[in-house]
Amino acid sequence: MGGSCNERNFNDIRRGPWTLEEDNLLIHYITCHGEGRWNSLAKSSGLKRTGKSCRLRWLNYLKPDIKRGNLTPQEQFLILELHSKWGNRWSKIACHLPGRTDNEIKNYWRTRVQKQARHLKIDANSKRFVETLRRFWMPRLLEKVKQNSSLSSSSPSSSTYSTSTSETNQNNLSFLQVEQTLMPLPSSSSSSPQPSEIENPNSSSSILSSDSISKLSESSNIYINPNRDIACYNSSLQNNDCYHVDNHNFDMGFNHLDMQAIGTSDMLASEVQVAEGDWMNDADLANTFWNIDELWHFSK
DNA sequence: AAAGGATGCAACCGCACCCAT
DNA sequence: TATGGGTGCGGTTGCATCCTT
Repeated sequence: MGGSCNERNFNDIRRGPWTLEEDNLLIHYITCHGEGRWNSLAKSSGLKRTGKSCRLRWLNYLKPDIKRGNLTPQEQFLILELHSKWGNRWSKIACHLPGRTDNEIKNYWRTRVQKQARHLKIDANSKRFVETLRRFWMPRLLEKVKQNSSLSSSSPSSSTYSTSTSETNQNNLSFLQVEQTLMPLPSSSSSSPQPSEIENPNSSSSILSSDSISKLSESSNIYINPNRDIACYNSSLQNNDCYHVDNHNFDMGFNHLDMQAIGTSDMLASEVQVAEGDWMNDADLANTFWNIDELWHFSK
């Protein structure tokens, strides 16, 4: 046993952070030979890494079309929407966000979205939280998308982060497809979305139909122009909501006026089925979100 | 300024699936 | 059909950085 070839090989395997030399070696090898067959690639390239490690490093970090930087409001909206539809199917969700990896989306969900859930003391997988996102967070994201759309069209030179037109159109297409698609909810009896339930297109429990989204857009003066490049975020804007969008992290928050508008609107009232006696009221939720945002801004 | 805690992200691990043999 | 290698996915961990006190 001790000192066997296998054991020595195991000990030779490097783990942990990749060095620049390793990255260069992997990039060079894949440039010459292409990706795939990761185990043999790992051996042939001279890297003392497992095939899995090489694959992960390439797909999550080194691949040329990986988009760096923080998620845009549009991308965040897509993530929230698709997660409510598919659950923790990160790779499937990543397919709709060009340049973003499943790992990145998963991290976003765990660090940002679940953080909000913790603040609200709501299970992030619960229907209640999904509804909270839909009522308070997603409309806000839509608004941000619209604002950025205006910004990018009016002052494109202010952008330091932009995507190619084709990529942006692809992103917009995906975004609009989601926007135009019914979004079934997980079964109310389950605290965690089950794929068989949430992927059922015939589900009758949708709380936010395309119609309601259009109502939402109308009520928020939101118009999504599919031909407009809206991937443009480095412009800081300060408005009455004490909000800013830049290429740093973007969290949601709501001021009291927003909450009045959202909380008293009946646009979703007929569609959102709220478990009686089991909810914070809208004002509480609103204040909680608002406070989170406040904390966020002041902590910067 | 320093120490401890919190956060975000890259990387690892285990499992499941697919496919060739 | 059984088996083993290759691959992909989701959950988890470790660590660097940031923040708070």
